[in-house]
This record gives sequence, structure tokens and C-alpha cells, in this order.
Amino acid sequence: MLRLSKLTDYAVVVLTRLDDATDGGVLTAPGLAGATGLAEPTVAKVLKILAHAGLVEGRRGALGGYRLTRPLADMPLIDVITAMDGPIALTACVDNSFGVCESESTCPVRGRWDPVNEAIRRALSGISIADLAGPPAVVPHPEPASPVFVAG
Amino acid sequence: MLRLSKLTDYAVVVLTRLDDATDGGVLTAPGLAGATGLAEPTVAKVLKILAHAGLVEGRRGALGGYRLTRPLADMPLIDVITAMDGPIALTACVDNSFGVCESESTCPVRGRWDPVNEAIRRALSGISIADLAGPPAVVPHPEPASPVFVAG
DNA sequence: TGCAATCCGGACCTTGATGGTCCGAATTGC
DNA sequence: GCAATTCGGACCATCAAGGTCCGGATTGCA
Repeated sequence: MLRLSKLTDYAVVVLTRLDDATDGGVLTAPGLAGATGLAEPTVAKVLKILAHAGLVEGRRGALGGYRLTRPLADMPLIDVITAMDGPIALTACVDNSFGVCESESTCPVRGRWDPVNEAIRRALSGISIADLAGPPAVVPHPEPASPVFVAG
Repeated sequence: MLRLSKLTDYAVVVLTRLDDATDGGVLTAPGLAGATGLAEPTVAKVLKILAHAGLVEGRRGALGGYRLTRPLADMPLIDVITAMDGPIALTACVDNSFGVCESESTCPVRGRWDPVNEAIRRALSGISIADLAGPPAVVPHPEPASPVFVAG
């Protein structure tokens, strides 16, 4: 399905929420859970991963919480995806691990996925989280009569 | 991981192999399995899906087999991915299914993934299977000194 | 100094999709 | 009529993702 994990989706939601109160203030995991409507342990898990990647900063103790390390406009989407889902690699045989593919000797596309990965990586680098949050996103109900579906 | 399924990878391999003998001749599933080194039922499954998508054409009976419906240069990669993995949609809440997201009312990125999907779709549309097969792919061993264990 | 709030790091389990296999039915050429 | 082959579906095993939970460490406050 060429889908990225739900955690990545949650991460974007959490980051945008975190941006709303980044004026020096921090937000706690339960607070973010309440603001986003997501389960508290899930939000905590997302925040931990994001903190590990350096996208957010956690402060322990009472009055602790999380805050952004940089504005969302300076945070390309690919950073979040890489943090949550790992590096962009459509196929396993594209990295430097040799010898793991049993049909290596007969594989005609060996190493040929690189430009594809590069194309996607480039497409994703030009989009920031701020672009996703965009203008105070109040998407008007997109006309339920029209069959809008994003087929490839 | 933003990965596509192995079946898609197999499909590209099978298609390129099929291109080698598309001069009017057809290739059987067992024949392709032998040529690619993949398991026979797996190849058959891939071919069935590709045939259903119209990318290859199957002919039954004795002397039957599969053949390409068009040259690989006219077959964009996105067609194969769509056939094998379904339509490109990074997140579930991007399609027309409304009301399935429990945090729909509070989600700040609602409908914001569309440009991302579009960017990826555009990046993938510009690459054909022929580009992946590329020049008679004999990738020069990039690591001659590394422990090369050819598993197969 | 003790207590409460909060993050941190990991283990754990469930669920769903994926990968892979197999079988019977239909079709075609000899 | 027979053999070869695709077609269509069902079936099962495996694995990663999604989600939950717990103990420990850190910080601020009374």
C-alpha cells in the first residue's frame, strides 16, 4: 500500500498540537493526549521516539513536559518519517547488505531502486510539517456527493 | 518503513525477465520461476495479479504462457505499484471515508496529506520499468573485498 | 527531607497484513 | 480425448505494527 505507519501520522498531529503552545510553555503527554484525542500511552510512545530523534525535547520532573526544538517550518516531513518509520528504502535489497537476496545473481534490477528512493526522498524533503498543518486547517466538508478518491 | 511489498519487487523482476523474450513468444510461469530464481507459486501469483491489472496477458492451454501487453518503457512504475500494492495513500484518513477517524474533530492535519501523496505519485510517474531494468544491469560488485557469500 | 508529578526505557501481548502454498476448474493445442 | 497450462479462489504461517503496561530516574515543591 506504500503506506507509512500510523505512528507517523500521530507524530504529525502531536507536533502540530505542540506548536500551538510552544511559547516557552511545555505540554505534558497526558495533556497532548487530551488535546489530540489519542490514547495516552500512544502519545507517550510517539513523544519518546520524537525525543530520541531530537525533534522534541523532554523535561522531567514536576512541571515537566515536551517542547519543540525548532519551529515546524524548519522541520521537513522526511525527518519525521525517518524518525518514526526508519530510513526511506522501498526494498530491502537497496541498502548495502549484500548476500541476503537468494536470487542475487539473477536479479536484473539489482541496485536499480536507488533513483526511486531518491525521487521520493526529494519529494518529501520539500514539505515541512508547517505545510501539513498549513492554514488553520478547517477543511470544509468536501461535498459528499462527489466521489473523491485519490487513486494512483 | 515506507516500504512497498515484496510482491511488487518480484513483479518488477518478472516483468523485466518477461521483456527479454517478448518477441512474440510467451513464457510460462515455471519458466519465469526458473529464470528469476523465485518460487514457482509466487511467480504465478504475481503474474495473476499483473494479468488482472492488464500489464501482462495470459494465454491458457498447451503452449500457453504470459506476455507483456506493452513495452516496459511505456509502463510507469506507479502502475505496477498500484497493481500490486493498491492505490498510493500514505494515510488512511486521506481517502473519502469520513467518520472513521475518532479524532476527526480535533485533527489539525485533516486532508493535508493529499499534497504529499500527489508529490510521491508524480515522482513515481516519471519512472518506467525500463528505467529500472536500465542498461543490461550488470552491477559491478561494489564491495569486492567484503565477505561475499552468494546465498543461492 | 519527603512527596508528588513527570519523563525514560524497556518488555509484553494482540491484531492484522503479508508472504507463500495448494487445489480444483476452465481453456487450448495436439 | 488427452495433456499442458492458466485462472480463480481458499488456506495457513509468519512477522511487523499497534498498543499497553510497569519499574526506575529526575525534578520541583511543601
